[in-house]
Amino acid sequence: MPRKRPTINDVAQASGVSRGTVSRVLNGQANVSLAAELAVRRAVSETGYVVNRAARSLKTSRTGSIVMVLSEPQERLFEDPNFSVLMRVATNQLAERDMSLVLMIADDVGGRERVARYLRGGHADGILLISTHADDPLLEAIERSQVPAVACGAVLGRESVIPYAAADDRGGARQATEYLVDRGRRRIGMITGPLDTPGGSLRMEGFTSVLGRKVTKRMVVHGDYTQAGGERAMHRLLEAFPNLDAVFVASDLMAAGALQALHAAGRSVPGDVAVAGFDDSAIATATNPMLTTVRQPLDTIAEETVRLLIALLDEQDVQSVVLPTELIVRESA
Amino acid sequence: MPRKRPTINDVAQASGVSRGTVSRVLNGQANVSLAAELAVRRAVSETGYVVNRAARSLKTSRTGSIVMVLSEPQERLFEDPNFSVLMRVATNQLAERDMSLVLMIADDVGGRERVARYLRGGHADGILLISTHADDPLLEAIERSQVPAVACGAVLGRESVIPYAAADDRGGARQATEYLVDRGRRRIGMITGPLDTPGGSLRMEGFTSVLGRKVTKRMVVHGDYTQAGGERAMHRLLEAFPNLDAVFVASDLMAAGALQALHAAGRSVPGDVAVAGFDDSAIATATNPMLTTVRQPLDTIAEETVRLLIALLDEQDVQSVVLPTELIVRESA
DNA sequence: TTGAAAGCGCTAACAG
DNA sequence: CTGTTAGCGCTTTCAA
Repeated sequence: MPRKRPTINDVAQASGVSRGTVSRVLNGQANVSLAAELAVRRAVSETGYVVNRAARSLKTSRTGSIVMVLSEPQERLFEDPNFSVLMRVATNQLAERDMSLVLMIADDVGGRERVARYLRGGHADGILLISTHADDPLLEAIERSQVPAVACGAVLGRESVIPYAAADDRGGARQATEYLVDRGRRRIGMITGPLDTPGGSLRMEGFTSVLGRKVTKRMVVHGDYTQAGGERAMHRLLEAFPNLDAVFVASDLMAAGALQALHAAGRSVPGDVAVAGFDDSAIATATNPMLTTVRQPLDTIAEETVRLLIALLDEQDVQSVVLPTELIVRESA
Repeated sequence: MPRKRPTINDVAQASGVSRGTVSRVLNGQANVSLAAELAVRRAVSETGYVVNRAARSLKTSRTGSIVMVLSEPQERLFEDPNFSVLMRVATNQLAERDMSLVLMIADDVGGRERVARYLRGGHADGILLISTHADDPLLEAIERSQVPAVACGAVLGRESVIPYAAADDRGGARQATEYLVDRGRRRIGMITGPLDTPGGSLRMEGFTSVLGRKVTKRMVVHGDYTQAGGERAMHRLLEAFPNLDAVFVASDLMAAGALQALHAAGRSVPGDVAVAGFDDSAIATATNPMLTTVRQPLDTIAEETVRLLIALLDEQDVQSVVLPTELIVRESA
């Protein structure tokens, strides 16, 4: 017969002090005698006491949970290497503070409405945003909710209001582009991501900053971070810019699609066309040839993101961080 | 100045009824006059009232949250197509019942301990397990916690105690193997998953059930569901069984690794060796050649899993479900 | 340093 | 059908 869950009263009784003292021990407050503290700790482990969060939350009006809001459509999310890393890091770091991670998907009106209600209901102490687009309607609800938010990857246009940790997208793109140039490529095209994401616009900026005024409209096409989109984009690029000898693709997944398109068009890689990707995700070693790509320090990004949020919850001042990338040379360029 | 969040009292006042009646309306109970109900609904939207879950939870001792426990190591989880689908479906379905999804990672001692504490603390109304291994120490903690649990994919050895929804792994493996046989392949090897997972043992059973006593030890090697593992396994298989003309691989990711190994060994696919995968995950179309593979109805599996859990929470009787797979023929076999 | 006591906002049992 | 009421388990004054 499973006994009823012990409450703080049981602990108080077992340790011979009052509820108040137990609470003080539990919350690590100073004004407690060593004897009392020891007695309480013993009683806690004897009784198997675990704090009732609902009761605590009712009293403190803090919930002990953080929402991670996913506003990407499904396909992208799934392929997003940021995602799983961030999730793991966040879960672990938050657990250390006895907080938990609630997941919400907000890629349609209903989802956004739910998130807004959730925040309005005060059900979360903080918000973790991941690859959020510049014009996401959710951002307004988030601001209105007054709940502290941080982002993994900058939220374009809100860089100053939503602290973030991110890779140096511009620098990484520059690395890849310079590498292509150094290898003697002269007619370099690019497939970008959606321009309302940092990976979309900043990686394009990095690309054009290297090539300067040599970049023309026909050399750049826009993709959507999906593999099929990358394939289509590559076809378009080949049409607009048939004699290209290299392409920088803003994500590995799109690069995999581009590889297929090149293959279908009878171009050899890297012989005819060199291909460089971005992310260094799992797929980069699954393609043939394997992708030369730009690695982001995902672990660090994730850790920093969570660190920012925790600092924010503690009402400390926070500063966004941008982390360096690394070019990983494989076979495709 | 953001006003304090309205409580049920504010709604009661605004609608001219008592707290009790408001609560009844909110919880959809029958004994309420139409007039009262209307007044309450109006007051709710006027005041912007959102229920305080902590208070409700304190009273009802239900928490309104479900934990999704991930016990896979990182790499696998990330590549697991089940995962994102299940997450999305779960989030949506649960949101309809005003419940939320809490994520916990339990792939080491610390993680398991946290999950156990969380459950002991009564912080969750239900548990969603995903690709849990047979001997996972967490299972004991889960059973002890008495919290209703369901699994996405059977938990070997607990099929009768933890309801699940899953693809027909055995049948799918049979489909793939029969297809290879039908294409005239005679020397067929297999790379399995870990045998303490249903995808590991059942897919192997399907394979051997087709080939019967023709299967020998040297034709089967065991992988770990990673790409690198698939590559290693293929090398071992080529060593043990050099004249094979086909291989059935228990996951697409491992199949991608196998493709690399075959390529390195100078075997053409499907010319020298036909390759069939399992999952029909994103990577199946990213390889060259693209993978012939077995598709699992992930959406349905996820939906069914969540449906089972909800039924369990409602104290209905539940029955595990096994869903049919489909062979997707592409280029590799 | 500690105990006593007042609620946090809600639901459900009871009385009407 | 509806109002009243008694807590759920906890934190946090306030006194001592």
